Amino acid sequence: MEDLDRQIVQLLVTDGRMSYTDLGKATGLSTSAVHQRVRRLEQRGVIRGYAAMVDPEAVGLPLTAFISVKPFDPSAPDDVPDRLSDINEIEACHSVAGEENYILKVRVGTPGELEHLLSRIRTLAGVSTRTTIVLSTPYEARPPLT
Amino acid sequence: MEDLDRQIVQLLVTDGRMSYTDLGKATGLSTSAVHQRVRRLEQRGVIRGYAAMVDPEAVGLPLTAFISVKPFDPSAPDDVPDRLSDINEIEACHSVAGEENYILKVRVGTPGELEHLLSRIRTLAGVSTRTTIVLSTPYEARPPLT
DNA sequence: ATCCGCTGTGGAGGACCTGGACCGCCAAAT
DNA sequence: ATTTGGCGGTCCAGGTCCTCCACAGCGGAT
Repeated sequence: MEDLDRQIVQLLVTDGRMSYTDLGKATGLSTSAVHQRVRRLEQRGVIRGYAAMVDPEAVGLPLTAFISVKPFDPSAPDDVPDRLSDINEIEACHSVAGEENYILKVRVGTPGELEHLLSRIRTLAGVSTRTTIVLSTPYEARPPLT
Repeated sequence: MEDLDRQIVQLLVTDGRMSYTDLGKATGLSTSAVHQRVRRLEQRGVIRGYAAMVDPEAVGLPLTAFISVKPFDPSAPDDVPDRLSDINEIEACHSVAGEENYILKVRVGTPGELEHLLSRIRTLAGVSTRTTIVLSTPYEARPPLT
């Protein structure tokens, strides 16, 4: 029962364009049954959406970095994510425990763009930054095999 | 020309299940033309695949962490990614510049699982670890608006 | 000028989607 | 024990979409 949903999610994480017919064959259900299960998974928020996975280098973003962020004034209200949400170079923003408050994952084309991005982040959010350059990415975005 | 490809990629990153017919309408091309452009993007490696985006909490992985990794013996051959590639809890592995050699992004269900995962990583790869717990994730996996 | 490769169009058959009608099961209430 | 209702499934049909193929326009090279 719940196992069927996990199976469907697993299949769609691996191939987000699989047809409902094929999902049905793979799970032993009819097309319609799979379809409504997927719809329920979507509106329950288990499946948030579908996306093509793109090679960042191929679209002109060969430089990846992690930026750890710490507010200048720890007593100020903390709205860093809001302040930075318009910056498209930021792929992810995690609030973390530890020395710094947030870890950002960013993608840019050149070191110059990174420099400019850092200054934008510092002034926009009122934070100091610590940047870790990614040299290569052996693997990334692997499916969470449940 | 190249602009068309960027447009198609953008659309598919936002909605990985969009039909070729709709892609055609959005780009002003015929279905067939879009189709073969997408095929070329796929086999050129620009589009690596398609995936459903899943809420990690909804599939029983509410705990995310970054693990920075540094080999005990810096002179030993460095095959950390290979040694760790079988561990499904590791979602991503980045080689980085700086104090540590790699940053891993992991997802587990409970602190106990994280503890166990850390010891597995240490013994399997011969590394010391520094773990940063993610408290919350304001956003993640945003499309790289090119 | 002709050829040739590339890219796009149009069409047709088949696969796929999508909604509705219907059925079986289980549980709770009568 | 029977009824009732909700849930989750199958089956079916119409319309849409995919997918391949033949062909057209268009540069560039011979």
